[in-house]
Amino acid sequence: MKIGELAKRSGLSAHTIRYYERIGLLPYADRDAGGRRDYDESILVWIAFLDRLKTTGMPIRDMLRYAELRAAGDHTGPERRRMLEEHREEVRAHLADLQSCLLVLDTKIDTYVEAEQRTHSHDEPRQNDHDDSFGARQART
Amino acid sequence: MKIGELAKRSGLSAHTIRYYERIGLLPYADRDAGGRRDYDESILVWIAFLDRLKTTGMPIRDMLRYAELRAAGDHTGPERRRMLEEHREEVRAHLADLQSCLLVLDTKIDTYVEAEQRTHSHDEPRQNDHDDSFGARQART
DNA sequence: CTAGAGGTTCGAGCGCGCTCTAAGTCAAGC
DNA sequence: GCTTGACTTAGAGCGCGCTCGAACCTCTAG
Repeated sequence: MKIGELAKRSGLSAHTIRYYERIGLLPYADRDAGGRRDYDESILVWIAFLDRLKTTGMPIRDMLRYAELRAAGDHTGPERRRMLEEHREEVRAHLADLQSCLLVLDTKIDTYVEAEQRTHSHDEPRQNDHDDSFGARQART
Repeated sequence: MKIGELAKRSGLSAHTIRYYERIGLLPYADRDAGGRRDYDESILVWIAFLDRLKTTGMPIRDMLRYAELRAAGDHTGPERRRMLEEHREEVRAHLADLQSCLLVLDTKIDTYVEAEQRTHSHDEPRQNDHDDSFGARQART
C-alpha cells in the first residue's frame, strides 16, 4: 500500500504520515524500487492505537516514549503498562470534568430557553444576567 | 480586587487575564487612580463560565463570539442558546469517543497484566504483539 | 514519447493559546 | 528619600501538532 492509500484508509494526511515517521511515531517504512513508501496492512492497527491515544489527549512526546519502549523490546511491558494506567487515570479525570461541565451547560441552556418562553408569552422581555455578565460594559470587540 | 488577587482566585495568571482582556474575552476593567485594573467580584463568575467552555474544548474564537453576542444585548439570547446547544452536542460526542477509547485502553492494559502474570509463573516470557507492533523495525529514535 | 498523477526530501510556516521580557509607573513601609 | 514589589504597556517568543511549498523523481496510460 502506498502512502496515498494509507492516508485514505487511516484518516491521516500523507503529510502527517511522513511527519509521524520523521519524529519516530511510525516506523521507517520500507521503500519500493523507486524509493516510495510501501506499507503493510499491519501499520493500520498501530495508527488506530495512536489515534486512541491522541483522542484521549496524550501528547505526542508520550506516544513517542511508548513507541520507544515498544521498540526496546518485550521487557519494557511493565513500564508501558504503567504509562497506560497513568494515562487512563487522566482520561477518567477529564471525563468526570467534562460531565460536570455538561451539567452546567444544560442548566445554562435551560435558562435561555425559559427566557425565550417568557419573551414569547408576555411582551416584556427580561434579563437573566446575574451570572456570566458583562454586557454593555464591553463596547469594542 | 487587583489583578494579582484575581489571578489567585481565578486560577488564571495575571498575564493571561491581561491577554483575555486584550482579545475581548474579559471586559475592559476599570482602573484605579494609578491606572491599575480593579476588579469586582462578579468577574469571577464570568471567568468560571469561560473556564467551563475552555474545559469542554470550545476554541477561544467561539468564546469570543459568545462574549460579543452577550455584549450586543438581550436580543441575542436565542443565538447564544443555539451556540451552547451546538457546543453541547460536540461535547457529548467527544465524551462518547473518550468512553470508547477508555474501553480499548482497559483491554490493552489487561493484555499487559496477563503477559506479566505469565512471565512471573513460568520462566518463558511471551509476546502479545499481534496488534500495535513495529518493535525492532524502528531503530533510531 | 509525453503528460500527469502521485511520490520523494528538506525546511519553512501556521494557528492556537498562552507566556514572557523590557522598560517604565506607582504606593507603601523603613 | 529610597527600596520593594505589584502593577502598567507593547510586542516578541514559545510549544504543540501539524501543514504546506519548492524542487525534483518515477510510474503508468494514451
